[in-house]
Order: sequence, then C-alpha cells, then structure tokens
Amino acid sequence: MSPRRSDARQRMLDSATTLIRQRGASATSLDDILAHSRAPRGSIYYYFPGGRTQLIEEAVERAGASIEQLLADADDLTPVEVFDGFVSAWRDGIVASSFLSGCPVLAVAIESNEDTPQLTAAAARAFASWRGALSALLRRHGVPPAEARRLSSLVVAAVEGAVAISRAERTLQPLDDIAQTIRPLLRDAVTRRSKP
Amino acid sequence: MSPRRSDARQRMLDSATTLIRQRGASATSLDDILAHSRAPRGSIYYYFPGGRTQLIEEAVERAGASIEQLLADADDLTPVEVFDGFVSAWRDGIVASSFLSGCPVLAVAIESNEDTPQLTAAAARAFASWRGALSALLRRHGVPPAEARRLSSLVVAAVEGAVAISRAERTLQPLDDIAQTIRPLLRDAVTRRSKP
DNA sequence: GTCTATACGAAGATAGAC
DNA sequence: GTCTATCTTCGTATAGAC
Repeated sequence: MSPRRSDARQRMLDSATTLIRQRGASATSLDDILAHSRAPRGSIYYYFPGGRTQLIEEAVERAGASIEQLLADADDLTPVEVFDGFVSAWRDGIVASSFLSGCPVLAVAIESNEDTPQLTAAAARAFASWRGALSALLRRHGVPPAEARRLSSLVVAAVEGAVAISRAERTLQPLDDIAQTIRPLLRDAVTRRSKP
Repeated sequence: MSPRRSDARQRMLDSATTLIRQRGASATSLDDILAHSRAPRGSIYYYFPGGRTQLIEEAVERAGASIEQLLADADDLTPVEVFDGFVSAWRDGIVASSFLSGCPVLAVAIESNEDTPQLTAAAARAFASWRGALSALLRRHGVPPAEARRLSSLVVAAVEGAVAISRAERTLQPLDDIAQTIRPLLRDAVTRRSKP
C-alpha cells in the first residue's frame, strides 16, 4: 500500500493540531511537528509555501471545521443531545490525553499576535461558526433568535473555558459542573416554545 | 523622589502580565519584558534567580490574587453585584486595550508544558481560588453547596471563555451574551432560598 | 518530493567587572 | 544592583543537489 501523495501533508497538520492542543502554538516549532509526524524535512515548504504560519492556520481551520460538523450534522437531534455530544467530545479528549490536550482554536486565539492576524482571524471564524451552528439548531427547535444567540454564546464560551480549567486543575469537575447547569437551560428553552 | 528598592521588580512583573495578556507566555521573552518595563538587564537574575519561569509564575500568582480580591472583598454585595463587577473588570480590560488583552492566567494554563508544571499549577490555583470565593459568597447568601459549586464553575468558565472569544472576534457580544444569561441564574438561586 | 547544508537571528542563562 | 560580554541552543527560512 503506497502512501498517497499528500499523506505527509495530512500527518503534519494532524501533528501540529496535537502539539498545539498540548502546549499552544508559539511553543510548537517546525522541528517539533516534523519529529512528531515523521514527515520529511523537505516537505515543509513544499506543501506549505507560506511556512509555519500557513501550516498553523490550516490546522486551526481543520479543527474548527471538524467541530462545526459535529454541531451541524445533527438535523435529527435535539439541542440537548447535540450539546451532550459536544461536551462528550471534549471530555473524551481530555481523558484520553490524561489532561494534556485542550482546544487548539482557543490556544491560537489566546496567543494572538499583531504579526499574524490571519491566525486570530481563523480562530475567530471557527468560534463564530460553532455559535452559528448551535444558534441555527436552537431556532429550528423554536427558540427565538435573540435567546438562541445568547445560549449559543454561553455554550461555546463555557465549554471552552471549562475545558481549559479542567485541564489545568486536572479534574473534570468544572466541565461536568457547567454541563449540568447548562443542560436544563437548553431543555427549558426548547420546551417553552410549545407551552407559552 | 528616589525609586524604591524593588521598583524595577514590580515593573517587570507588571510588564510580564501585560505582555502575557496580549500574546501569551511562550511568546513573551525576557528581552520583551525588559524593553517594556525599562528595567535594567542586570535585574533579571538578581530579582528572579529562578529566571524566566519564576518571573512568569509570580506574574500569574499576582494576577490570580488580584482577581480573587475582587471576588472576595465584597461581603456587603450580592452575588449578582459581584458577578457584574467581575464581568465589568474583564470588559473594561478588553475595551481599554482595543481587544488586545485577555486573561494572563488562561494564557499560561493553555500553554501548559510538561517542562514547567509550576506554571500550570499556579494557574490552577488561581482558577480554584476564584471558584472558591464565588462559591463561598453564594453559600453565604443561602445557596446550597452543590449548586453554589456548579454556578461558580459556570461563572468562571463562561467568563474566561467569553473574554477569549470576544477578543478574537473583536466584539463584546459573546461576553455580554453570557452575562445576560447567567445573571438571572444567580438571582434565582439566591431568591429561592427565601421562598422554597 | 525530499535531502543536506547553511545563513541568520533570537532566546535563556552565566561570568566577571564595576 | 547593574553592565557588558559571551556561551550555547534553538528556530525559521533558503539554496542547491539529487
């Protein structure tokens, strides 16, 4: 089975994502990515002519898109079910990595730098797309637009914050706490439209 | 007016905090801190024998303690008032910096690194102290312990997440959204104890 | 597509003078 | 308390061979 033409490229993106989740973007060097992906040195500027910045930007875009899928590909699910899936995905990532991995999008957003506005912009697009998908889902279930927007902001902000805090404190309590508190809010918002 | 003995030390810590808030810890070099604080080169290892790591650790501790004060020094305030003060402090910081400054504790937490567990631990202590202060406040106002813990986790996680997202997207909407959604939760939790 | 070599700068840390 | 080297390592990026 011969490797597809762009196998190294994919592996580099995967490795970049993994390392950024663990230690942030600034601390992730090209050497680190090469070592982790075991991609050939010569591949860097072949696949990513824009160098390190392009590689990281694409990694953020991919991560953002994959989460967006999780939130959007669920036409037959209720908002509470989608929320639980969202929380579980992060929870599993934390547990599987023994509290080493967080969110790559948040990491890049926080290391925001005037030198590389593309990275901040990519992170912002990801956040906005997640809130947009959740908001659309809630509206489809009868929640008024303004309330849908507010709840979506809460879900994304609280989960992102809780993942970071849970990781630092090495306990899932914060993430579980916010999940327990938010779940009834979503349920009530959806229920209310049928019994005003 | 002659500078106090430890003036340079304080300035270095202030500058480190400012720079970490803007670009994260990994991207903040000693040279950056020296330039920003205009402290003398020779002062680094004089005041911080532990070098860069010690400096950053102390900066995180100071930032954590100052927010803890904000949350704890409020015996005469209601939970909603304390929450509003907490949100306002972050909101003001974002606005004053034109969306350049976030939370230094979150930044250090996310750039977590197996090489410097002290930094992660310092961030974890700060988060825990904030949740502890809020939880104590809620309990003093009659909220049952488990609910107080869950609400405190939500407040800290949502505000931290929303500050990061608002900064990246360059709009205060996420922060304002979560504030509007959380405020009634706190009010209800406090009100409920008097009318069960 | 991938390799080696190298240019070039920046970073943390230490030594010793003052 | 502070300064000026200087050591050493690491990081990005490029050039040119294969």
